[in-house]
Amino acid sequence: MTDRPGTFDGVHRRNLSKLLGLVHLEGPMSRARLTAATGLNRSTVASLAAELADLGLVEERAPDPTNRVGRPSPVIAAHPGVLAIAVNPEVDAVTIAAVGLDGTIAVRERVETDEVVSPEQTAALVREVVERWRGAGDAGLGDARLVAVGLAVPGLVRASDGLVRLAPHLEWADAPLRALVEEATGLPAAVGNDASLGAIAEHLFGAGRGVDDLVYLNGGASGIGGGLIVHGRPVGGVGGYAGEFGQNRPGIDAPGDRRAPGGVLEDEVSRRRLLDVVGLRLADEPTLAAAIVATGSPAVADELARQRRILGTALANAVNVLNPSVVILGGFLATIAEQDPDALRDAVAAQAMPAAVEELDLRVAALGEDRLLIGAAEAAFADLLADPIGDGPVA
Amino acid sequence: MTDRPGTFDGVHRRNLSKLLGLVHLEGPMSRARLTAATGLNRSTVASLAAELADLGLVEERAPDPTNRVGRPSPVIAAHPGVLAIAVNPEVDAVTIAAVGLDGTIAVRERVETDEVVSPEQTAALVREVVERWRGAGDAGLGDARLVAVGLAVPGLVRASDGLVRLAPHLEWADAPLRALVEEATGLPAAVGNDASLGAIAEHLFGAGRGVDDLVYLNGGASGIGGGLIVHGRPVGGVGGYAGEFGQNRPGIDAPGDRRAPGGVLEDEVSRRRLLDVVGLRLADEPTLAAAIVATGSPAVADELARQRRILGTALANAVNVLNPSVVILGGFLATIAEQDPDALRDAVAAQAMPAAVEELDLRVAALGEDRLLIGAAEAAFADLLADPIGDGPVA
DNA sequence: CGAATTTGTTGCGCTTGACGGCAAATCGCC
DNA sequence: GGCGATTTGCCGTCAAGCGCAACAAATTCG
Repeated sequence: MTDRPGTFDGVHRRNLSKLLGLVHLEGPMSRARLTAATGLNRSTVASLAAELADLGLVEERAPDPTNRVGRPSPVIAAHPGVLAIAVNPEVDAVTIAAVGLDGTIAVRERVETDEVVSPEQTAALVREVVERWRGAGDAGLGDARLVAVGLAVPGLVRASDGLVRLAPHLEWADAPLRALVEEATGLPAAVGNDASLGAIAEHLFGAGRGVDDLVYLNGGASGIGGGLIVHGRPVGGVGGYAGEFGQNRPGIDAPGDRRAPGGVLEDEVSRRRLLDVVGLRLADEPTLAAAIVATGSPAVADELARQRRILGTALANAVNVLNPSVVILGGFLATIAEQDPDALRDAVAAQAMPAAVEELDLRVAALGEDRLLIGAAEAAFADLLADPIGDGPVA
Repeated sequence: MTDRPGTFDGVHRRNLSKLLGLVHLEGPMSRARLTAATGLNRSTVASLAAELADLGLVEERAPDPTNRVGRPSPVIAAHPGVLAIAVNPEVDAVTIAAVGLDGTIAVRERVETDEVVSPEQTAALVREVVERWRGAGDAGLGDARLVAVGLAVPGLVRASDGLVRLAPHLEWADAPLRALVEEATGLPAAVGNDASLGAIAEHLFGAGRGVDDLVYLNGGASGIGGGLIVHGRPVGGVGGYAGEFGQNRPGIDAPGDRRAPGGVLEDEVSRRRLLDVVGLRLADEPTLAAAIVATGSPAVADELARQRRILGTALANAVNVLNPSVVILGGFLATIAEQDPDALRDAVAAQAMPAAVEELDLRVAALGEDRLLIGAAEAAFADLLADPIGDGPVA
């Protein structure tokens, strides 16, 4: 009496999905709140929740002691034993984590690599780490249920089949990453561009919570990537390559601001140039930000202002075209923004349509390092969330 | 046994909407084809079609004589008597049309104006014309059913309440156009930016049919406007101001290409500059195109090439960010494209990500002058299409 | 003119969610 | 500490809507 869709399209499935999505996004909720949030009937919610519990996707816990009149309502929470494996291969290390459906990171491991890893090595590494975790019962993955693997790759990823078209820093080209990982682990895999997944994470859990139209721009060591959320859904484009703001030709009003003739946005607005001007070779983001604050050098201020101007123009262009309610800046772009938020906003306001700027909120990313892992896990969970029983017990 | 939703969310409504949308977009279809297209059961389609016919939204016609075996299937077509009023106020005239749910334009009238019309005058004019049409029974509007009014305005429009924030050429500012028109006509009204509505029209009936991710750019006398379709849905942004490509700061690689320091895209890529270089004061699009072809002047070729370079960069930027499957150019941008399509494509390819360009199709708008009217009608029909019984016979 | 094919038509059954009455659990007040 | 108020869970019933299958109708082909 659980699965069979019965009716054609699956109202039932959609309702299950809605419920699971709610507890996934909003955290544990009482059944009463779920009833209000979904607009469904009490009895329906009860039956749906029971079904999700049967599927092992949620837990029904004792009611929270809320000081209110009336019979307490049991709390529905995402089952902590439902996990996705999130993977982020980078130049110097591969980070692997197990992320719960409840949004918590159960385990995380950063595997440093001497040389740049290949796609095959990455797949093997994931397999190895996951098997080790599974073996170590006390680590908490003993009886866990692994749903899928999500990979955040710094490069161009074709969403449809998980082919990494080009990841310059990893020196990957046309790597069938999804297939490799699926074969190695036996789990379904999803591959996405790191910045796009970061955008999803910020949208769902970070600075963009509850916002349906946003632009996310992340400044990393290797350049500027981004992601869009439109109508509450991530924008991939046909190939899934959308969001490559870093490759845009920047509009530069003051000719003196140009540093890289014929260059793209990430040649002009660049972490490297900031590091150079403060005199650092390598630094993490807080160090860079601290160094910028510490120095009183006018050269630093000038470079900061120059990059801010160009960034402002790029943001203004995006705002004109997309009219988002929020623009989120991450990485060193957040550092630039935080040095003088008003100046950046003024720069955007001066060049974008006033009407679009009125409703615009310029924010700094709220999630830290975990962003990519959470985004990757989200990609891994996507199928399950969209259809909780879909490919489950297919006899 | 027809209306009552019964169940909560309205599968029924969605199915009705799906059916109506199909015959609206694809034209008359046999019931058998509808069955295949929707995936619903024969009996269900029959019942839904009968319900739509009862609502007066579709007609069930005699089967088409198709030379195939089997019992012929009746043809379902959008009812020709269901009309939307489409309005396009411009500087020198207001165009008003009655557009059928079947996509045909039943009547059209262009009212030339001596001076620029005000929003109030526009509303009054619409009322007057509609009443006249209604009176003239033989003109075909005798027993027609007017669903709503859609207005395509050359300016910034706040979609939520139909407020025209700014329409520089009409000299409108903060005009509550939707309210004015609704009061004057007694019909629900929808207001949209002309380019955005053009994008919708091209998406549904023109060069973008069946394409779910596209960018549309239109070059008019007053500048460059555009619209986006993402995930098959028009992108409005929070305020509905999205698509203002013309206000972007262009990326210009060759310093000599700049004509308007500090200017925006539509200052550099401009119809006026083309007219000037071929030596025309006023001309419609075919005349301009002919004049460009006729002249052998290198100055014309140079200007064309310059605008093409800058346009190419702008398109490349859009392609990088949105990775659309199609970019559609209308107005004088189409003229620029058609003079040398390969050159434009090369310009885009040189500056956009190769992967995104691979799947990119650069097209010229397919719909003519009717584009705005069709788009406006579409906006007017939107509610009806989304929910065919929704606000209909509310007792 | 009959076989084959396709599709409309009709009646039935199933799934699923809504609804309403009743019981349970908590709070507040006396 | 008991009682009313309130909220919510639980269960049985009901209805809406779609799928399904059998039959009938309309057309083509041989």
